[in-house]
Amino acid sequence: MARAKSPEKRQAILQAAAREIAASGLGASTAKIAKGADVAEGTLFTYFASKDELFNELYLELKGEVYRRINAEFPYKATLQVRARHVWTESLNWSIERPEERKASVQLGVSDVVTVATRERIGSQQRGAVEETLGEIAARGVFKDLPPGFAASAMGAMQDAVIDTVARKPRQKAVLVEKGFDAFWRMAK
Amino acid sequence: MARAKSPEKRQAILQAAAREIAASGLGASTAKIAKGADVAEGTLFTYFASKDELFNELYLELKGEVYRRINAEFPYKATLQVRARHVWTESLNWSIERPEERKASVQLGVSDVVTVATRERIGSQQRGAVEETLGEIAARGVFKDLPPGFAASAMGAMQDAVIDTVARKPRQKAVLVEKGFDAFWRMAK
Amino acid sequence: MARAKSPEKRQAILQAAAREIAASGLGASTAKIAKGADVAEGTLFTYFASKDELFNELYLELKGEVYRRINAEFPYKATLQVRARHVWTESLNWSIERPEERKASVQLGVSDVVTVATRERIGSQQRGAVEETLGEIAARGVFKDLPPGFAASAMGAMQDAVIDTVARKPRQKAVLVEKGFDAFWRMAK
Amino acid sequence: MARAKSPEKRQAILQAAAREIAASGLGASTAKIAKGADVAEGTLFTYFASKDELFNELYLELKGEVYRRINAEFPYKATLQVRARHVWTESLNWSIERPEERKASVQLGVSDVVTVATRERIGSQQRGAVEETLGEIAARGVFKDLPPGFAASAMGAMQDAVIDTVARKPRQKAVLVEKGFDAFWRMAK
DNA sequence: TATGAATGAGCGTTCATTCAT
DNA sequence: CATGAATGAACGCTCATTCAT
Repeated sequence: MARAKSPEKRQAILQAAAREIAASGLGASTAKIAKGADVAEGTLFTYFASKDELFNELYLELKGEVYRRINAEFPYKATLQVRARHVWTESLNWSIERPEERKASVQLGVSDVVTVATRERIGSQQRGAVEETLGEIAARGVFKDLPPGFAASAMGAMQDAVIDTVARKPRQKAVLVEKGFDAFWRMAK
Repeated sequence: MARAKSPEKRQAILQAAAREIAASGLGASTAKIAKGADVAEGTLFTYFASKDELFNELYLELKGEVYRRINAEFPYKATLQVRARHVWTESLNWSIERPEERKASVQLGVSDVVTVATRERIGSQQRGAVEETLGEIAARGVFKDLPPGFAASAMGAMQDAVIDTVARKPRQKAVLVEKGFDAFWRMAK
Repeated sequence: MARAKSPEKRQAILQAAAREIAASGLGASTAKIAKGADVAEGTLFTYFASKDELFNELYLELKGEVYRRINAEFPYKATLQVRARHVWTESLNWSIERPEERKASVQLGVSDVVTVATRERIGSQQRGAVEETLGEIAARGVFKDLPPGFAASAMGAMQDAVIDTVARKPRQKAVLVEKGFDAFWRMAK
Repeated sequence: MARAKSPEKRQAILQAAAREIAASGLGASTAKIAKGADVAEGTLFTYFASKDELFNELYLELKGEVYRRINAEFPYKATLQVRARHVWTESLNWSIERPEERKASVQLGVSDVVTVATRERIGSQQRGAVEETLGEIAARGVFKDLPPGFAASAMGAMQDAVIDTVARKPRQKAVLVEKGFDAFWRMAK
C-alpha cells in the first residue's frame, strides 16, 4: 500500500490555517497556510478538497476543542451556579490561552464560508451538558422574559468583554474571569 | 483650473464600500465599489489613496454616524439610567435599522486594516456625552471592581446579543431592545 | 477620457492565439498567448472576458477571413463550375498560405469550446454566394442522392486531402489545387 | 518473484484513455484515466512511462484495430472496386460503431503528441492489402495525375464527410456508407 | 508490482494600483 | 479632475510524475 495520510500533517495544516486566519483574516491564502504547515501547496488539497472545506473542518475542530474541554470534569451534580461558572471559566480560559484559535473561530463563525450543515454537526457531538446548563439559565432572571438563545448570546458577549479587557490587562486575568462571571450572573440570578 | 473634488462622490464611494463589504466581506474589490458608486475605477483613488485608507475612513464615518445619532437630543440632565438607556437605544437602533453599515462596521472593527490610529481618532471627535455616561456606569455595581473599559465592552457585547436575537425574531425588536437594556442594567445597578 | 482599447492589441492577441493553438492545441495557455502578443497577462482579459470567449472570437475571425476572401471578386454570373472552382481555390489558398490560422480553425471547429451560437453567427454575415453555390452542387451528380450538407463536407474533406499533399509537395501547389478540384468536380458532374 | 504485468490492466488503461480523450480531449488527466481503468494513479506509469507514451501506444492500438478489421476476410482475389469497397466499408463501420475510439484517434492524429516515429510504425505492421489496393487506385482516374498518397488522403477525407453526415442522420447509415463510396469511386474510375 | 500521498510548476482569472488620454 | 486600459503579482486549484510503503 502507498503511504498513509498522516494525521500529523492534517493537524499541522489546521493549525497553520488558524494561525493565518488570525493574522490576516479569511483572505489567508492556501499557499501561506501550506507553507506554514511545512507541506507543499498541493498537499493541502489532498487533505482538504478546497479552501472552504478546510475552513469548515477547522471550525468544527475549534468548536470541538472547547466542548471537549468543558465536558472534561463537568460537575454534573453541582448547583446551577457552579455548573455555569464551570462553562464560563473553561471556555473563557481556552479563548485566553489560545488567542489565535479563538480569533479564527470568531472570524469563521461570523462568515458564511461555514455552512449551516457544519454548524449543525457541532452540537450533536457532545453539546449536551452545556446546552442543558444554558437552558436552565435561560429560564431565570432577566432571561426569562427574553427568547431562548439570548442567554447563550449574552454569555458569549460578556466573555468577549472579558477577553477584550484581559488583552489590555493580562496580569489580572484570573480576577477578570471571576468577576466577569459575577457580572454575568447578576443577570441570571 | 481643476474641478473641485465632489463631496457627493466621496459619500457615494463610502456608501458603496459599506454595501459591498456587507455583501462580500473585506475582499470586496475596489472595482465593484467604484461601479457601485457609479464612478470610474480610477476615480476612487483620487478620493482615497488606497483601499486601506478608504476602509479606515469608512470605519470613522460609520462610528461617527452612531455618535452623531446619540448626541442629537441627548438628555444631558436626566438620571444616569435614562442617559444610559438613551445611549443603548440609539446605538442599537442604528445597528438594527442599517444592517449593512453595521455589518461593515463589525467586519472592519475585527480586522486589522483599521489601524490603531484610526481607532484613536474616533472618540476625540464627539465621544463626550457617551464617555461621561459610560464612566459613571463603570463606577457602579459589578463594574466598580472591574477595570475601566469593561463596562463599555460589556454594553457593546450585550448589544451584539440583542442584535443577534433581533435577527432571529425581528417582530420583537422593540421589546428586545428594552429588555436587553434591563438585563444590562442589572449589572450596573 | 481614458486610453481607448486598441484594435491593434486585439488583433495581436487573436493572432498570437492562432499561433499558439497551431503549436500546442487548445491547451495553449493564456499566459503564452499574452506574451506572444506582447501584452501583459491581465491585458488579455480586458479584451476577452475568458479564454473561451477569446477562442470563440478567434473562430469567428478566422471563418470571416475566408468568407471575405471568397466573396471578394466572386464571379456571380459565371457557370456553376467556374463559381465552384472560385470557392475551392480561394478557400484552399487561404488555408495553404496561412497554415497556422488553418490549423487553429480546424482545432477550434472540432472542439466544443466553440459554441453553437458562435457557429450560427458566422454565415449570417455573408455566407451568401458560397452557400448558393454549394446548394447547386448538392443537387447534382452523386450528391443528388445524398443529404444536403454532404457536398459541403465532401468539398472540405477533399480540400484537406489537397492540403495534406501540398504539405508534402509544396512545389506542386498550383497543380494540386487545380487537379484537386477536377477530382472533386468528377463527383458533382 | 515479481508479479507479471497484466495485459488486462494494460488494455483497461488504453480503453479508459480512449474514453477520456473522447470525453475531454487530450487534456484528459492521467488520474481520471487511471480511475476509469480501475487502477491506481501510479500503476498507469508502470505500464506507460509517460502520458505521451500512453497516447502514442493508444494511437497505434487504434490504428491497428482498423487494419486488423480490414484484413480479416479481405477479398484478395476480387476486382479492385470490390476490394476498395471492402476497405471503405470496414474502416468506415469501425469509425461509426466505435465513435469514442474514432474521436480519440482523430484528436491524436491531429495533435503532435503522436510522433513521426509512431506514425511510421503503423503500416509496417500489416498495412499490406490496404496499401496495395490504395496504390492501384492511385494509378487510375483523376488520381493518376496526382501524387501518390493523394488517393489515400482523399478516401480518408471522403470518409470524414460520410461520418459527419451519419452523425446528423444516423438512420441512413447504410445508404450513406454505400453512396459515399460511389461518390469516391467516381474519382477513381 | 501496486498503491496513492507528495510535490511544485503551471493553469485561468482577479485585483489594487498607475497613468495616458 | 475623471476615465478605464494596462499591469503583473497573487489567488485557488489541477496535474504529471515520483517514491515510500
